[in-house]
Amino acid sequence: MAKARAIPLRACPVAAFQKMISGKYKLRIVWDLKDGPRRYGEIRSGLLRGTEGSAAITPRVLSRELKALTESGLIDRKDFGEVPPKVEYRLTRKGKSFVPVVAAIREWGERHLGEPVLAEAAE
Amino acid sequence: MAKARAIPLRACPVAAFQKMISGKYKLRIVWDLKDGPRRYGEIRSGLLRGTEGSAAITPRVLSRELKALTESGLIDRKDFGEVPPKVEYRLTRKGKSFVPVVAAIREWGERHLGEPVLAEAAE
DNA sequence: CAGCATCCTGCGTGATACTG
DNA sequence: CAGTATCACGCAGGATGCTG
Repeated sequence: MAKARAIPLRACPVAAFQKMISGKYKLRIVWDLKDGPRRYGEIRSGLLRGTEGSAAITPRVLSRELKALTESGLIDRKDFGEVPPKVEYRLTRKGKSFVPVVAAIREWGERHLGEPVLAEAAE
Repeated sequence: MAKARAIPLRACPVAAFQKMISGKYKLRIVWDLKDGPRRYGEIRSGLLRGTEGSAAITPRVLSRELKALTESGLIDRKDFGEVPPKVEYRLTRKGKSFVPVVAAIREWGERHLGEPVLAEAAE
């Protein structure tokens, strides 16, 4: 009964976090959605920013990421239900509350990643 | 050169972040080290918190994580150089600057993850 | 347009055994 | 004590083709 491989989330919030944002695109999707709802194709296009050398994300992968994010409760899927298909994804309340965290990550990343590592062996 | 699969970090700080903390233990190691230097075995023991059901992290994996963190510039390895072996790991300046980010992650995680019942009434 | 089905591959992770 | 060496495996993630 959920003890073999289940890690207590309360004891390990970072593990739960890592699991939630596992995958190459989830964080970027959330960040992309912070400006408002986006359609499937728009998200896909947005994921190409800064990755000109690489191929586009495959539908299989994107679909899975979106589904996982939905099941995590970070985003919400809105199917307009008719042809041609139109589906929008938007941040949920939970997802919006997560944006500042991503912002903190981005801010730190911009400040500390991509610049020379100045070794300091203090003391 | 270095453009084939290299994703511009500046264009994608979250990607760089994810790469940096990829792996199940890196975030927890950093968090563990925030209280001060720790020895290899101590880190290993500390990783067992909340994972009683699972086996301990294998030396191979821990070694790899520590090496990666070192090469990322987040932690520093201090080898006392004599027998019996004694090695301490500590956060670098960069690593320390990263702690608040992990704190933000933890805080968010504690608030939004692992609380199936009575969501935000317990604040 | 927004997916799903199938196949395939690399890598992260674990188990086990050995060493300085 | 603090690792390294070897083997094995599951799974994320890419390629390709098809559908409602």
